[in-house]
Amino acid sequence: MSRKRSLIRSGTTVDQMVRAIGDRIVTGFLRPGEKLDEASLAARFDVSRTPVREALGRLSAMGLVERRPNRGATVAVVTQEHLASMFESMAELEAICARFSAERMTAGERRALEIEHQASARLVQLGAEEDYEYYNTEFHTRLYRGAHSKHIYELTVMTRSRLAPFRRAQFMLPGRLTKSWQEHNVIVTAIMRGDSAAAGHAAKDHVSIVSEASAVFAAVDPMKPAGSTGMSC
Amino acid sequence: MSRKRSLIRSGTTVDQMVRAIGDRIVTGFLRPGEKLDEASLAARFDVSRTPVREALGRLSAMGLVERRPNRGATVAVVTQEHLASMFESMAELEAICARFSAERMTAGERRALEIEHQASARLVQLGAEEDYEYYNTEFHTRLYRGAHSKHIYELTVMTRSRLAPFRRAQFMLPGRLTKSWQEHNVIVTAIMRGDSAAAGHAAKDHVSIVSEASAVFAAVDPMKPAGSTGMSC
DNA sequence: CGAAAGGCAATTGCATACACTTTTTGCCTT
DNA sequence: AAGGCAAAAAGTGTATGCAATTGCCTTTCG
Repeated sequence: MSRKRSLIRSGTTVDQMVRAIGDRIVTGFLRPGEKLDEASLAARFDVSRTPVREALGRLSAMGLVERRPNRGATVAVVTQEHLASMFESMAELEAICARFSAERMTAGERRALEIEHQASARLVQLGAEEDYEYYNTEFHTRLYRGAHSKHIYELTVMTRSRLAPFRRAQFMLPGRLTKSWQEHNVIVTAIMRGDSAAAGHAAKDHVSIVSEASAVFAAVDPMKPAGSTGMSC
Repeated sequence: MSRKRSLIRSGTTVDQMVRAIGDRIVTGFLRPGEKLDEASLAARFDVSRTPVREALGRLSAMGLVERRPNRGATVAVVTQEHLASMFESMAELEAICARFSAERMTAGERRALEIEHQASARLVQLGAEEDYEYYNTEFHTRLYRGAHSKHIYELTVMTRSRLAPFRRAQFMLPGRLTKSWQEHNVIVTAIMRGDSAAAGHAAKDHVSIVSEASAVFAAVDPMKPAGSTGMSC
């Protein structure tokens, strides 16, 4: 077998497979319910079945694929109900993080949060959706970290990654950027004055709104085909 | 290689390995930080390295073992800090479940919860710790299910399983059985009258108390050797 | 003509062999 | 004697082959 791997460099082979397959699921290139044949995937990426199997195992633990013994793996099918459940959980988790952040963030963390938040106002004015989405992720990550609770952090990040495929659409709604910033502003203000209850409620509402936005989008188009994102492949 | 497996029947080979290794970690037979050599484990259970590797992967996802690329797997070391973080998360998660249960449980679920809870009073009187622990698990599971949110359920069960090794000790404290029942009683009462806020607070307090009890125990003896449970081996 | 049983192809699960990385050990130099 | 380098040993990562299970298709019997 060829010794040199093609273009998907970095990390162990399994890591590459996890990223490669995971990306294709998250971007919708592989559709929910689609069968994931080990041999085909192995051939597709020019590796043996072993790393593919391990990658499928990890993706299964991440909730992106479903696996049944002796019956192979399929891209996880997320029902509207389960999706709602995940967003609901996300809202609760973010609320917890916001509460804890309001109570526990160091002076430095508060300052960094505030500064980045204020800086992001420019992105809203410019309507720079791409950049704002990046900032948005950073903002939430700061919240998760600020809770100073490793396990809460893990649970939250895990849930967020599972929701990733369904959140991309949120900023396509008109005016969402501005509203998002305003909602963030409420959260930041509450955290800065150490009002954990207010921070919690604000964070919960924020996610709930995102949830509704995504639900609207999902209702129209349960899982868009793909290619639209111009993924490498 | 021998075709017949020794006495650890049921499920695929990987499942058996997960159970076998996981049990040894949870019971303390394998100590935190201990190296888990793939070849040795494979030899020990008379299987090849392949299922052992997959089992280690799953246990890693469960948080019971830690894995570093090219450096093998070790039994996860849980710091006092991380442990506190997990209990804290558990308290929050149980609070959410209790709140949702108060709002969403069907009449049937409420009845079943109440009946089982009342029945368990006998176990307290008898001081039947083993049986009470079983009931206790059932009680909490009912709470998790009653929330009618699949994802919350998953997060909660996952967290509980990670805490399993540290909870066994809680009922060794004198009078803990009675107090536990009384705390459950507060939760049940709140749920029965649909008072979600009260149910949430009661559940949170309940876990916090368990946390403290375990912390006391853990402080004295971070991780007891083993054998004491007489695990099959 | 339909249904059930048996066989065949396809795919997963496990075992083993090989390659690459890390760690240890022993020898040589300073 | 101590430190460093190199080679071997140990252990993980990947590839490949074989066994076992599943699902489908065919065949046969009611």
